[in-house]
Amino acid sequence: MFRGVSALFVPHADASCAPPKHNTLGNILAARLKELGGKVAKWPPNPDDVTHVVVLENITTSEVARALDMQKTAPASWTPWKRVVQCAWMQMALRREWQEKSNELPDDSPFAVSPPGAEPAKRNVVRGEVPCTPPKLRRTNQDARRADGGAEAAAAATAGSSTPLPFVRSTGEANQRSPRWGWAGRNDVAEQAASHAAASPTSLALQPYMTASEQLEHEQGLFTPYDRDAAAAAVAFLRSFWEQTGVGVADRFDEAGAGAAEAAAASSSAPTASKFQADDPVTSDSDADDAGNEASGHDTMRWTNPNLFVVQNLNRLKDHMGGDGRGPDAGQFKEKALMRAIGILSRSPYGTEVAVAQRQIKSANEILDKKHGGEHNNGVGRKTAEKVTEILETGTLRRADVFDGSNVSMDGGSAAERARVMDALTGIWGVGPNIANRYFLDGVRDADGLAERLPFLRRTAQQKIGIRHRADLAGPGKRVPRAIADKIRKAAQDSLNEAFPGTACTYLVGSMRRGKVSSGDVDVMVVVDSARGDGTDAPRRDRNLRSALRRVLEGLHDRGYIRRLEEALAADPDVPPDYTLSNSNDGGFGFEGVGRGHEPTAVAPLDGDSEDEDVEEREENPPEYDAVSGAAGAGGSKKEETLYIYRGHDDVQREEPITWMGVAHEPSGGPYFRLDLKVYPRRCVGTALLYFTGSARFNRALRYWARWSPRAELVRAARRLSPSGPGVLRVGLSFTQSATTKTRHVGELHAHLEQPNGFRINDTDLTPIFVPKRVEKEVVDPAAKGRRWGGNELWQCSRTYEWLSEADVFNAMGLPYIPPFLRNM
DNA sequence: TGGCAGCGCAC
DNA sequence: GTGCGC
DNA sequence: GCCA
Repeated sequence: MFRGVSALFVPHADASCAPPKHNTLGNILAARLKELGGKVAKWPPNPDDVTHVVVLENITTSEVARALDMQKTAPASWTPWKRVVQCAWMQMALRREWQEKSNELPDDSPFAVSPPGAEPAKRNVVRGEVPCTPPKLRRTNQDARRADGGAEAAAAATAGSSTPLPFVRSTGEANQRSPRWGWAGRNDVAEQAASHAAASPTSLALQPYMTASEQLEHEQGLFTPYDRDAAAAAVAFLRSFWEQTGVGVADRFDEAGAGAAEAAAASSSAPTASKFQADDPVTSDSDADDAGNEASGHDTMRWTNPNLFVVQNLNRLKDHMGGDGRGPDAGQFKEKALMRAIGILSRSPYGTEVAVAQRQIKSANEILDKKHGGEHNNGVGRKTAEKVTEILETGTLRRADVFDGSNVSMDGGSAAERARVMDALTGIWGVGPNIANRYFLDGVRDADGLAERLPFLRRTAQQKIGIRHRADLAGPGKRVPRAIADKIRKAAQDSLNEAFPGTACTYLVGSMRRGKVSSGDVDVMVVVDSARGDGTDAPRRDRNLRSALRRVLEGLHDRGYIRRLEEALAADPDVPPDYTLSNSNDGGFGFEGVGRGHEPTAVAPLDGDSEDEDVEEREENPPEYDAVSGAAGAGGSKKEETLYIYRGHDDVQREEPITWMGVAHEPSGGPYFRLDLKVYPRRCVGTALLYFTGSARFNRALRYWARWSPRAELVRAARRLSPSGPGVLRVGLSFTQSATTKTRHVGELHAHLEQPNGFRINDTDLTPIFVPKRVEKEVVDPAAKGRRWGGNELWQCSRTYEWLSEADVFNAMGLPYIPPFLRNM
């Protein structure tokens, strides 16, 4: 099939350098193409030798042109390039499934990229008005508990919206893989099917496991097909949830918008001097927010570019909001709200570029919310408008001046000094805004000062490591190039291959997985199939998650990437004695970092002090399938507790993810950088990848949407996972004991469950949440000693599903698969 | 007035 | 319960 | 800070 195919790969991140360097995906595709008999064209390319120009999905036509132009191949010579296609086409052609069923190349017309100037109409509307229902029906706690609250409202909401989102259809490739449920460590597909059929109103297809290497290929993006336009639309949609506006969705995911964002980023973010390398401005994490974020103070700009002037002044304030914490996290939400307002002012019709802006900001009134007499549905309120007025009238923003000025005095010093000190101190790993503020009031002025005083101040393991490596870790310019991250992942995989042959695989996640060429830290995720690989179904105690992490750490140490704790301390002989106290928090691994994660836990009965024995027994004899149990927080609290509704085998032992956060460097001895390792059991590969790949904003938007949006698609998706209806709920209390959350049975509720109307997402599960319709009877176990549920709970189905791929997770929510590089929000 | 994600865990 | 980090 |  690939005879005669000669593909030229045009990557995104480095399209501007010549010859362009492929990223991981490009390399995988190229290698696989060669394997199957195709050719990979070399740079500089000769048009006659190229049959297909393969570009990454998020490349723009102008970037392709630029890349080709770098090779003195003018856009006019696009004609010889017969096919310029998105790499999804190549991915599809290279898929094992495609190879098996066809010996012809797939049709490339849906994947065609057109040359500049010949832009065809897009098939799906991505830009401007992505039809969506703003979360105006977001439930309050009270609403959630109203019996008629959820699904009906959802149906009404959807009926009101004229055009449905391009959500996945009920047929199609991505849809056919479905989550399966079972209990951790079990591989009995028949049993899973039986339990599934018993619990689910609609039967979902079951598939055999993939091998670890198949899994790797699948999840690293090579074999995950997706609909480009649907994915882009879904991203824009979720983005509107991050901003909570529901209007003015991002336009930078279509090609024109991407070009504009690139121009803005290139003009505003000068590369910082770095020990490693500057990030590519095009793929910088925060291109949208950085619009107009350079230091202001150019008075002329007030007149030449008023919109930018306003935005810059607001940005000046925003930069100080995050740390402005009077209560817990107080500043965080102000920062977010201001960011939203800034976003509105940075986009059409205002914009921060003279050439782009269709309207100049003349008064605060015009940008206000409608309810204040302005033009926006929401997002810009009274306070922001007042600030805009002040900027327009006085040419500055006093509240920002307070932070930036040098002659405003505050407790402990001048405001400017405080800002400087806060930046220096919060740059230390383990020191947040509140702690930094405390240090500032104590007279600490920089990281060195903190190091001196450390013995007398609070010191966590993280802070000790952060201070030890303050020169390498602190500051915004410190980036880790992708090559080093790749090496670390490879080293981790190599270390595992010896002890976990075929049952553990590693992923480079975090921003790297989203396609960045460099990152502030390295995130490596390990997935262990501790139950399998040796021909038996039994969980292997010697192959559990902790031993996997230990293995990885030792492998990284043997190869010179990380230090043992004593090595780190020995290398630092001059620090005060108390400073050298060993970490009490290394997770028992003994390396320079903090370890987190405990031994597996289980739902325990009230009587029975030895949980371990119970666990063993339950593993041997799983409870009756449809036994239902739950756990509720102590009653009476005003805060919402979670009532876990268990159906199935959830009260058996479950493997918990293990985390290690530490520092590493190149074996040859470069600067140190932060390294995060997280080991997950196989059953949550999908949710874990989704979580660990981020971006943080993407995650938050997704979770917010999944939990609150009463959209019919979501409700339907939730119902697929968990049926409503009457049931007897075994209820327990969850409580914390030695940093471990345990659950204990305390009684029964006879209740009718309303339909699930949303999801709660974390890194191990995506679980439907419910509104309880009515509770008919409560039976309190006398052994509960008065502890019971409160009536202020969110009801959550706690079945353990198996999320074996990200596609499954998206699919279960009724979303199209969104590839990692589109998750940069 | 409560929510803006949802965790683990040190203190 | 607060603070921090992911 | 903004929204319901």
